[in-house]
Amino acid sequence: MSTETGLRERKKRETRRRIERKAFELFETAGFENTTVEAIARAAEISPRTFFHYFPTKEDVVLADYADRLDRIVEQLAGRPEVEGPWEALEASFMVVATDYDTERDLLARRFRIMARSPSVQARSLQLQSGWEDAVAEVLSRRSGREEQDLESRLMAGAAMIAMRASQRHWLATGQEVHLPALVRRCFGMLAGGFGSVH
Amino acid sequence: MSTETGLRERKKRETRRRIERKAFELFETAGFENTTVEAIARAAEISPRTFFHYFPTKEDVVLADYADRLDRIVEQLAGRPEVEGPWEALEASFMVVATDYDTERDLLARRFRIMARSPSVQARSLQLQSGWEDAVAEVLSRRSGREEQDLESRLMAGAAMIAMRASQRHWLATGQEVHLPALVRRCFGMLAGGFGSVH
DNA sequence: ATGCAAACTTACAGTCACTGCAATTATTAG
DNA sequence: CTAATAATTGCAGTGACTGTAAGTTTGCAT
Repeated sequence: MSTETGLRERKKRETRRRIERKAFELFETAGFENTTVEAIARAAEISPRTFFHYFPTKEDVVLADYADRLDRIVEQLAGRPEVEGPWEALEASFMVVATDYDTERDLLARRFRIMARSPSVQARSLQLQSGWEDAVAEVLSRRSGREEQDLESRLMAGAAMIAMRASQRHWLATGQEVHLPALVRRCFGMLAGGFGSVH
Repeated sequence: MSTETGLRERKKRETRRRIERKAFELFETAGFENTTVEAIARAAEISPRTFFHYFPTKEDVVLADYADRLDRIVEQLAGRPEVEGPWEALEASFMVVATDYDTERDLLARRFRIMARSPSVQARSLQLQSGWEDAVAEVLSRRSGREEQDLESRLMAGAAMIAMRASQRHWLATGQEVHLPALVRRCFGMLAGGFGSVH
């Protein structure tokens, strides 16, 4: 099913890739803000109007598959065994997805670099994360048998997101020399232990 | 000095207030997205161009003094005694500012309601929070004698922000019946204790 | 008071992201 | 081959935001 071999599907996938590839190139050379959708369209040999059939906003070209990754974490979480504590389950879900952080390190770094330099992409990324946070809070609440989201589930979901974000920034700031999943694990560890004892 | 009694200053303050007041009314009746800057300008009896001399974006009308509040937290933090642990200092800084959450409860609720219904205001709010998070991480890093931001400072800053956000959302979702500062305190408490023991 | 400088407001023209619509072209299924 | 379906495109429009230059108001020194 992921190998829908129709001509139509294939063309669409190719066009989408072409847009992404060209857009990234332009973003990296000219900067995100200085690259117009028209320029991307020209480079990808489509009309400007068509661009918006593929991506809802210019920002989403950078973040599309980042969003997919977030969705996968939620899926993982929903499938964790009930006996696990919520934080445990959260960490495990994360780590499953974080594993392929390593195989796509370069793409990841490119994305982050573009994001780091353009406020609007950052904003969109935060928005995605926030939606994700909400979804996680929902799953965690259900897990603990509640109808409505409780404070602790919200907090935990947010904390997990922060673990991810702090890791990302640190990873970027230190020149990507460290293993990203290891950073994530350390963050989860600190949050598990709590800040009360830190002096 | 806050009572600059020149005519010029007074007029500016009045205009700014008038924009805010009218804009809020329009946002609440018609919705943020359905309110154009032109309409706000008309209601506030200024030209559309002038609007942008007062607020950089439409979103900032809703969030301007929220940003101020965030700045004050950072100021507080910078002034905390060195003997305090970082998390302690962070909580204390928060609580100082959170105190007047209570006196401005209505304004706060209005702001949150507008925000909750309009993605772009949410996005802008997240952006502000993210900038704030970075500033806090910076102060915390200095505090622990580092030149560059370390992972733990970043994480702690993020966690504090999440404490704030989770509290806000919970407060809104439960109909503002609970004391907001109390929620914040509970969140800080949970993060101090850590999630490791939760089952 | 008066006149000059600085600050504030405004009109105008322009850029750019994004949308709805309707016409055109390409792909598919029968 | 043909009819239905999906993708692409052009076009006209909206709305946020910016630079610029000209007009208006306020502050201040004389």
